[in-house]
Parts: sequence; structure tokens; C-alpha cells
Amino acid sequence: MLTPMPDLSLVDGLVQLTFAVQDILTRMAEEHDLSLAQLRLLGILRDREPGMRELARYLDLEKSSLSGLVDRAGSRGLVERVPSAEDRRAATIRATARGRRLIRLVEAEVEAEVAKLVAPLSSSERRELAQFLAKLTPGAA
Amino acid sequence: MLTPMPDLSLVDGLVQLTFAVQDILTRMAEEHDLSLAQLRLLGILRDREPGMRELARYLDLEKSSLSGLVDRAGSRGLVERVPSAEDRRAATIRATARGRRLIRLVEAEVEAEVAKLVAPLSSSERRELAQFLAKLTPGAA
DNA sequence: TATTGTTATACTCTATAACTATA
DNA sequence: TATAGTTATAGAGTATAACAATA
Repeated sequence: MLTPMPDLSLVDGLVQLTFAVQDILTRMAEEHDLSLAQLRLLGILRDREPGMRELARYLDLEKSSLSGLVDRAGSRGLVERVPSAEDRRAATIRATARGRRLIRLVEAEVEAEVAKLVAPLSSSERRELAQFLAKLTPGAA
Repeated sequence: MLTPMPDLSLVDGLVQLTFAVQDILTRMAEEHDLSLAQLRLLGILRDREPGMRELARYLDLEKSSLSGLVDRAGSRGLVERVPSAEDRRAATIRATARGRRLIRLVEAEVEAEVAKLVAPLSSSERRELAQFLAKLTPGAA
């Protein structure tokens, strides 16, 4: 066989894990009345103040989709548009103080939940797992 | 410190991996003009023929949300409602032959993509990873 | 009355296409 | 002309609440 055997249990395990983690993210976001999209938006704005075009690229969204997302987050006081001084077409998107507080809170809660998820592993197993994951997601922040 | 240290790199790695796998699922589904929701629906119907109530529980959706999902999948010839013989209120949802072919195809493609994703690991590392994942997701199929 | 499922309604998220304003 | 961003429109997905039909 030329193609490597997919190894079903690994694939299934990864997909299951994926849904478990996404569930955590969605649940924690919902507890603060946020969607996953809003959570991702705020997560990116934690340490950046990008323009719409750049932000759309980060989130892999069309700019028109992003307009609405930013509108809705803005009307809830989570982000704001900051007009660019040099280019009067452009604006930069910034998380408000409230948005920043919220994302920090939710991220802490997600961390706690993920910590529970990996609790069945011993600490050395967790270290190994982290190393494996680092090999799989080179772009990890 | 009483609470266990969340271990940021592990949490980040897991979340990153999660988005990578979700991307694969979404991309492979889209290549066959399916949404993630439709993919999950067909995945469940691979080896079951549940009623709406049971199906809503599997998918963690309200029954009203499921009505629309099944409608749309039905209008595309992927699933069908089979009236129950005993209970004239009830029906059972079944994947059509076309739906079954499609889910088998997409699942094979997902497996191939996930295999690529874990290619950076050696085969013994992959075995270890599969074991870790099995400990984390007891309900894996 | 309780249960199975659908319908009505509303909102978020997303895309494509057309548009505005500025560069 | 090209670029930054918005608006118009459409459709999927989801929820809550009200409903219909059957048990």
C-alpha cells in the first residue's frame, strides 16, 4: 500500500477531541452571551489593532461578512472602529476595555475547562502531548 | 497553587489543532457542497435510522432546528423521512443511497487529510497520540 | 394530558455582487 | 484605475414559542 494507512482510531480520536474542544469554546462563549465568531474576533483583537482587510484575512472571512460581525460587536460595546489618520477610507478595529476584559475572562475559563479535559493524562503524558501538538501546529501562538 | 497550572502551550496547541481539524472537515464537506451540519447529520445516519427526537439529541439541536436541517438535506436527496408504522405522529430519518455514498466519500477524504496533518509525527508517536486521545474521549466511536 | 414533530418568527453568520469614497 | 470598506440581498443554521396530530 503506497498511501500511509490512515489509522482510524487516531482520526476518530482527533475528530472527537475537536468537537469536545469546540463544545468548550462555544459553551464558555455562550455563558457570556458571545458567539464563537465574536470570541475569535476578540481573541485576535487581544494584541492587535488591524484594519478590516487584515482582520478579514486573520479570520478567513470576506470583508463584507466582517462588516456585520464588527457592527454587531460594536453595538454591544466590545469593539470600536478607529478612523485612520493617513487614509480616510480606512479604519482600524480595536477592542474596548469591556471587550478586553471579556476576552481575558473567557480565555481563562476555556483554559480551566481544557485543563479538566486533559486531566485523565498524567503530567508527563501532558508534556508529551504538548510536544506532539507543537509539531502539528507550527503556527501556534 | 491549588488549581493545576493550565499549561498554556498545551491549551493553545489543543485549540489550534481543533481549528485545523475543523478546517479540514469544513473544506472536505464544502468540496461536495455540504455544510458541517449536513456532514454531521449524514455521519450519524451512517449506521442508524433514528427518529427526530433521538437525532436532535445526538446532534444537540432543538427539534425545530433539526426539522429545517432534515428538510434541506431531504430536498437534496440525501435523507428521507420514513413514517413509523406503529406511531402515526413519528417518523424515522434514513440516509438515501446517495447520502450514504457521499458520507463514505467525504469521510475517506477527511481521513486522508488528517493523515497528512499528523504526518510530522513518527509512527510510534502517532500510536502514542492515539492512546492519549483515547483517554480523553471515552465516547469515541 | 403528554409526546412527536412542524411552523412562525427572529437573529447570527456567511457569501456574492454592487456600491461609495478615497487614493 | 485600484483599494478600503459598506450595503443589498440571499441562504444556512439555530433558538423560542405556538401549533397540529396522535397517543
